[in-house]
Amino acid sequence: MPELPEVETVARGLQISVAGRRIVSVTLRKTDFMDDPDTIEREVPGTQIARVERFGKFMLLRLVRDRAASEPEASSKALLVHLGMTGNLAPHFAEQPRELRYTDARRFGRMAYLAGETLAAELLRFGADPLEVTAEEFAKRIESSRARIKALLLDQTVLRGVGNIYADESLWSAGIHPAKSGAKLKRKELARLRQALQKILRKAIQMRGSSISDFVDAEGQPGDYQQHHRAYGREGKKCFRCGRAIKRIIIAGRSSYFCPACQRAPHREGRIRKSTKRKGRARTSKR
DNA sequence: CTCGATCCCTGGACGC
DNA sequence: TGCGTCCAGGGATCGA
Repeated sequence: MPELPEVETVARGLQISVAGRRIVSVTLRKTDFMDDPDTIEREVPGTQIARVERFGKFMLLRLVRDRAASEPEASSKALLVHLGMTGNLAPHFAEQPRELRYTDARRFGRMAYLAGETLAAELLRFGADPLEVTAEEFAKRIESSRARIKALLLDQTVLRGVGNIYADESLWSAGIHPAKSGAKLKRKELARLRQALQKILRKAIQMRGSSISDFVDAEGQPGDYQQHHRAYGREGKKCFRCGRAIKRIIIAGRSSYFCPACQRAPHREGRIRKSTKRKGRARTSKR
């Protein structure tokens, strides 16, 4: 489950190993995870990988085409790569001349060649980078929605790059229940949550990410941050802060791990619709 | 419009 | 040992 720290780790590795290299040819196998395989096959060969960046959970391979030094690049182009759950993008040295190979058993990933306006528009769909977002912007993005905070953290149009692991870890650290509505969070809680999220993401990047399924970086090495998980995957185990058993509930279709003592449940949330069904119907007719 | 549930896909864990 | 079942989850899509 590559999230921001894992993708950052892979992107940094690729920046070292393949930036500056020219792509001679492209060979496609299964293409159902690609936006437009024909375009990739047609446009990518002959380009040079200028650099490799992370954008949310995407890697952006910035491409440039051979041209005279005097003439400017017509438009920016990039290969967008999302690792999904099981994706891996890594150089292989066994074959000639050398390969940058993408593998993804489950094909939850995504690959797309985008340029110019199309590329710009695609990137605009995503929210703020969690490592760069200011306290004010973070607060505004969260408190403007009544959705549950866990769902908001996972929403890539709110913040780009946070997934299930780091959402649970930061909520545990900040002592906020995952089912709490974003709109109900106090500014103080929002400040704590942003601090926790950034601290955890930085630490995880330092440790080259979490390897909980089979994540390995571009050098084939696993990360170490899974040793620091305090909530994620710890159902029934003791909370590192208070000793109570960690619980698991489903929010936004995902497992959410939390401490029922350190992260107190919101007062009357989650089942509102059910308990006010009759009144609710009468009220809606007024509108 | 906003929010939540469902589905896609396959390998690994688990039970019998 | 082998087989069936369940679960993991990012994001698109659909429906309330």
